[in-house]
Amino acid sequence: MDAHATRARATLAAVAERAGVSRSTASLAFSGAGPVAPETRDRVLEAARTLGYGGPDPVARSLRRGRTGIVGVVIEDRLREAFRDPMNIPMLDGLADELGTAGLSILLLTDPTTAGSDPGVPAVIETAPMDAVVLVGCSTRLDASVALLRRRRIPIAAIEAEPMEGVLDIALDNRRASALGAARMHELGHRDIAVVTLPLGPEHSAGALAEDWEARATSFPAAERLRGVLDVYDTLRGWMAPASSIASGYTAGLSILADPQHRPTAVIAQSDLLALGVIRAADELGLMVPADLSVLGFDGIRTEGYGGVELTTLVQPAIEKGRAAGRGVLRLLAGEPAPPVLLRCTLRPGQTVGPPAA
Amino acid sequence: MDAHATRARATLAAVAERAGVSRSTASLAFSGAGPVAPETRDRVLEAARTLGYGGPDPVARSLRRGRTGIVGVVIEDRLREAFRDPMNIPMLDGLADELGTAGLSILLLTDPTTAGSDPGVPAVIETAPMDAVVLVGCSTRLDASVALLRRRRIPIAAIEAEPMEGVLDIALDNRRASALGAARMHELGHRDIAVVTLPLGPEHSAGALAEDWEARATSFPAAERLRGVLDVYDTLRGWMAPASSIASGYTAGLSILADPQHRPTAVIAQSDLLALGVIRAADELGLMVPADLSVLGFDGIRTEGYGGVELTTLVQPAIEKGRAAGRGVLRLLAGEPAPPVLLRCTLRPGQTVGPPAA
DNA sequence: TTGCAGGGTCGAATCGATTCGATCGAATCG
DNA sequence: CGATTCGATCGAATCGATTCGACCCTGCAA
Repeated sequence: MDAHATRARATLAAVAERAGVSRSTASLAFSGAGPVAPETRDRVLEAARTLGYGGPDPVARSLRRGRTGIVGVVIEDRLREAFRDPMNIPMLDGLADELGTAGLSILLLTDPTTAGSDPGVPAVIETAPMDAVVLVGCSTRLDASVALLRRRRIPIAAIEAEPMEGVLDIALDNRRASALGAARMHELGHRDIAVVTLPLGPEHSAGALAEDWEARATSFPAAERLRGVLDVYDTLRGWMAPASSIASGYTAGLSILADPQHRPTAVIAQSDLLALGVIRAADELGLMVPADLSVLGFDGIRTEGYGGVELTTLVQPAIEKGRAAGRGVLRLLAGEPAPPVLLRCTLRPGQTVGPPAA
Repeated sequence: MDAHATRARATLAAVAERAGVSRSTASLAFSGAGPVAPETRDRVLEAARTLGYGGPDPVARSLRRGRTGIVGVVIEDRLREAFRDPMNIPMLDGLADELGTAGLSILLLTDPTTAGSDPGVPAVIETAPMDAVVLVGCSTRLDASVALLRRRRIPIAAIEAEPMEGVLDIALDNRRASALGAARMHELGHRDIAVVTLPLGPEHSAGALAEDWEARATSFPAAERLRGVLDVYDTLRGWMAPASSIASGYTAGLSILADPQHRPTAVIAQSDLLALGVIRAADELGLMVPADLSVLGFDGIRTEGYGGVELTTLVQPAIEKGRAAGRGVLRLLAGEPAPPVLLRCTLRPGQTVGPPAA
């Protein structure tokens, strides 16, 4: 039924000629913008069918209109890593939801500075056709790309990134929330705590936190969360996990809790997955949570799938992060001013935090 | 430092004029395709900097070159649903990996037929600029869009879809694998089994499998897996889950195992998440797995994060699905023939399947 | 009968690059 | 020294649409 498959792809001009109308009229027949006699429209559509014409070429249309209908989403690291973080999914979903209603789709881009990239070859983030860009969990390494995007007049929104000139900031109160959680711990009487952090730098290695962590940190949320705890506790033991996962938390937990003589009474983890890992380690070492050890998480994932522990944790509005970014981008595209957004986390009491053993 | 931010966005023509060279030379200076005197190049680059030119416009370049560097990935349902399925992540990762090395990025598209879409307004899948398309877990509802893409001469690959003319098929041996698993159950002596299926149709409702399921099924993998079991067991109890999740499996498990007088000795689940849910239900009803009930999964997820049960399951090569699709698309784009791919699942013995109680 | 509104159509300019073929001077070769 | 090649540059065509302003006709009001 696929009609005469001609050699070359048909163009609107060919369709117009075949229908005996001008290109402009043929265009109007397809786009519906402007008056066209029903009979003429039918003739054009008929010609299109005969020629196997698949509708106006999206690229040509984009060039003329100045809009591609594409919003780039730049995600740090590899896709696999990114999707392992349970917070990214609802965020993306909120974003897609908000953009989708405006007819925009999402182009997945990975941070070019992570891959082994030629400095000579321009990164895809700099050459992809996009109307706007959303940076998520991106570090300052992207500065060069951001500058380029700005020169190309492409609106940029950044989720949980260090505020940048000319970039719409969708922030989370990571520091305040962490301080809140830490204060709660302190209030309960904990004096010796440990923090398990997300990867702070680009190297993603595991180990005790170095003295100069702040100077080398590139992950803004991780640094902010750590600062929040330090706002309450001057001294603490820090352990950096190589990723946000149960396995990494487990390893971290084993290290931190190994020495019975020198055990913290509480662990503040920078993600729920890490917290679950720490709990598993505690479990294995025969420690009861929260009687022997309190564990505080961060994120507010639904833990039902993970063994059913009810984590005490700082819940972040993940979907709303995406939604806010989507709405912001839409406003910027419409030429309207878009105010920065600050989202707040809340402490959700669970069954993993209590007073320290006497 | 951003130089004279001129009113209008600068074009290559403006840069060329400013540098005192022709547009063609300016173009060569940027693309590097062709000989340009170093001094000339510098002059062009300098002019670009002065004018705040951000490099060649991707859309214009795409129009001329006939390539966008974008591959659309059509995912059924909403993103949230899609990413909940643990098999989609590694698949996407494999795909991104393979496409990334060729400089292509992924445009996320959702099945337009699911959303409440105007039939008048063309779906984004039909108007997005793309070089190729990968359909994943898509049903025959997409037929119209597929026809359009074909008319636009856009190569299409489909993962686990019903084979279609002109669409590169990346298949999984769902039926054979399921039959294999079922045969193993039969071999062990199970005579009364139940199957928990993935959503078979678009409605995503839960409940006992209807007689006419085959006629109404739109999900090809789910149907194939069910057929595989039916190749071994003529009669069985079927229960359709509304989604691939632990919660759905749990609900299904409770329904299937509720009546002690009429309990199957084994449950074949169409995904590991469903299997884990069934196991949880069995647990709650005081049934030992595999002593009182055998449970077979499908997918081969790493279950460590989910409570540590070692599932007996049919392992599918998820990353390879994505890779194969990626490679296939690349070949099609290069104009080479791309052979269809058939990937095989393997039965991985765990601790959830055994002989029925005597 | 004239004037005017407006539906329908068309021609031409435009979006912003890439690329083919031609040109021209300088260097190389026999 | 003439022929050839090669490097550097340019002009013009091209990619495939959208859209603005102009034009023509018809119908209706004054």
